[in-house]
Amino acid sequence: MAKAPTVEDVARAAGVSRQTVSNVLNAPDIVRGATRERVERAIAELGYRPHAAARRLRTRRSSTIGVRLDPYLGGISGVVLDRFVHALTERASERGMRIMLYAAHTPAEEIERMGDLVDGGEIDAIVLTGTSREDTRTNWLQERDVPFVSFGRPWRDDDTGAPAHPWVDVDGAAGTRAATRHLLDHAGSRIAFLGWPEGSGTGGDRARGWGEEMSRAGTSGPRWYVEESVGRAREVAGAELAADPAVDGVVCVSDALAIGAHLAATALGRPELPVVGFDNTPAAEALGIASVEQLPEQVAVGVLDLLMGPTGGIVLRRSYAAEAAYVLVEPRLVVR
Amino acid sequence: MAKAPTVEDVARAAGVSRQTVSNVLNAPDIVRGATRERVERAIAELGYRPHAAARRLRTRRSSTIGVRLDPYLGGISGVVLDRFVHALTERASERGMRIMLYAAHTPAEEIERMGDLVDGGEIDAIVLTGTSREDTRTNWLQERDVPFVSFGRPWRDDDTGAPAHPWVDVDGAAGTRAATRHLLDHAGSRIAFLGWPEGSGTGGDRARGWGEEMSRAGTSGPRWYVEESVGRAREVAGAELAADPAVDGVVCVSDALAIGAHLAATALGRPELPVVGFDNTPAAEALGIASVEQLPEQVAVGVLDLLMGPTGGIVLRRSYAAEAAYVLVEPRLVVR
DNA sequence: GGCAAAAGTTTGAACGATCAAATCGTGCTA
DNA sequence: TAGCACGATTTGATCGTTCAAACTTTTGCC
Repeated sequence: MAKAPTVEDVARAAGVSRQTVSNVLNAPDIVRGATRERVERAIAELGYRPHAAARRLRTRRSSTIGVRLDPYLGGISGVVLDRFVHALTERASERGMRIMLYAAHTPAEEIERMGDLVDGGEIDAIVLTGTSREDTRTNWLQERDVPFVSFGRPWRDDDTGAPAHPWVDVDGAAGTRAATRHLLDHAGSRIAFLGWPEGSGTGGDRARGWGEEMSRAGTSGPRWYVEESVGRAREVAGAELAADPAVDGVVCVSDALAIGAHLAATALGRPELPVVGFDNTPAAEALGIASVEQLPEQVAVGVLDLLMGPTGGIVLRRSYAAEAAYVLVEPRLVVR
Repeated sequence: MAKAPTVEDVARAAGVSRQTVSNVLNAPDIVRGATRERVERAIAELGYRPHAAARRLRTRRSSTIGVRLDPYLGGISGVVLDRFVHALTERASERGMRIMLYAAHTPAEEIERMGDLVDGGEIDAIVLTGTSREDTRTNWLQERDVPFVSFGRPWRDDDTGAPAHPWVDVDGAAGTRAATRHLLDHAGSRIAFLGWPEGSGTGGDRARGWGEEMSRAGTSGPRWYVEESVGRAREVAGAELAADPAVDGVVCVSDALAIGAHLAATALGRPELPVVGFDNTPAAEALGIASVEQLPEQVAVGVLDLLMGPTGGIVLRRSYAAEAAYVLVEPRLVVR
């Protein structure tokens, strides 16, 4: 295989200088039409492609975004993150950006890795996932002035009025509101909520949506608690449903719990009890259980908009303190 | 934020030359102990990290592996690929390698993308997924002498004796053999196989395992065909089970079909009919359906071994024609 | 036609690392 | 003690691109 051509080779072939070739690539509008065509022909003929490393070295930009991939823990909900990464890869590609993955098992290790990647010039920006209220990572990123957006709100006091940093998230409350309304319309007035134990921001948000919609309808229903597990959900929902047979439907904080509730209802001879899950995982789809779809596609678009501006092709370095923004994606109820 | 230190800064601080610092990083054994310690101290104090782009430019190596992420199509089986990417990211990280994702919708577009990434020096090697018998990508990669390994065998005439290129795959036949044996031991002698229509290499491989184990046991069972869909599997399995109630268990080519079969059996009043799926997806786990686990972790290890040698830290450029190798991972039956 | 301003193009330097070759020491042998 | 070999370290060149500034050509206007 012959050595790859450089700008110099292209320049010689087109009878122009290095810089003009570079301009054709990076600022076509400042090159005269005739010249540009000549250069473009030479590029095509030689099959020239710019060498990314040289460009990065000079411009100090990598056009690459880092994303941490959590260790796979099994279970149902990892799917949303995977779909998000898929979507992000596609959307980033359309904007001339690349996605680099990294792995870490602890926040400290993640900070170490981010440091390597950022200082090494491998990535321009980071997409954080799984943010929590006290997140050492966000502080570190802000201190270092590294552009980043999180999938998941900061969970501080006023995330929408004065966000601690740019974020994108799915409006969990809106999702459960829609789910609750659907059940109120089609199933009956006594709708239960099967949620996680207190303490999770996401879980609280989703519970709130159910509560709001129930109050608005002037009715009420029981709220049950269980940790994220199909088996445990089946036990708890089974016991509660047996004790409270008047329940007309169940809104669940996740598909795993929804599956547990569905199995419990089936075992109690009520296979048609309406149950709505959250995340629209393949498992819920397979069982024909309705679910709230997170629309990871739109989350990905939101992330890139915040990082690069609505149309931009490069990562913007903005002052976080000054103007942090957010995108709240409205989820969609998938009825089955 | 102060400018990042370079080798020059470290050299000055340690009272040595650029190259010595470089040697401490890349060939510590040729530097005298005392010198090395002095340099290491300076590196730590300054918080120096090598600039990847400069290194890449000079060494023409990126220590990065490209992986295509298929557009997310929903359904159940995409999970295996995601788990593989997770595992690959972690294992690669341990060997000082990074993973870069790219997106493409057609083979032609994928070749275009691979060209960009390889010629641009972004990646040293590629991991292909979803190989087929006539794969334009593998030919292109071999012509260009780009190191690559596929997850999925080449499906040529003699994949194990004379592989067309390095590959890693899961031994589907071994998986269904184990599943079949398990059902023969615990359920009865009439075990059905619910598989895809003819034509798929993977599907054929898995069907073979069932067939072999049935012959070995001197028994036989019906083979049913249906495309990859929970709903369709439910219909087909339901009809067949009703027509042939003597069936003692069903081995399925995928979890989606297994779920369909399980639902059909339940609807026929036989919820305990043993069914085994393939891929061990969260959906099967949630329903308590046994499944053959692909062990994507081991596939990832196999891929890296083939690319870099069992312990190596850099991608090996070998002659494919001369010595192509393969790794066949033995899957594991997860009983539930 | 002349001249200033604007547009287009070229040249030298720099990004930060490693390679290749030269240099410097040190210990050993004759 | 001169000579030599070998290990440790330094020096100069280079990877391919873009930036900044200098230079050349075209345009616009009187």
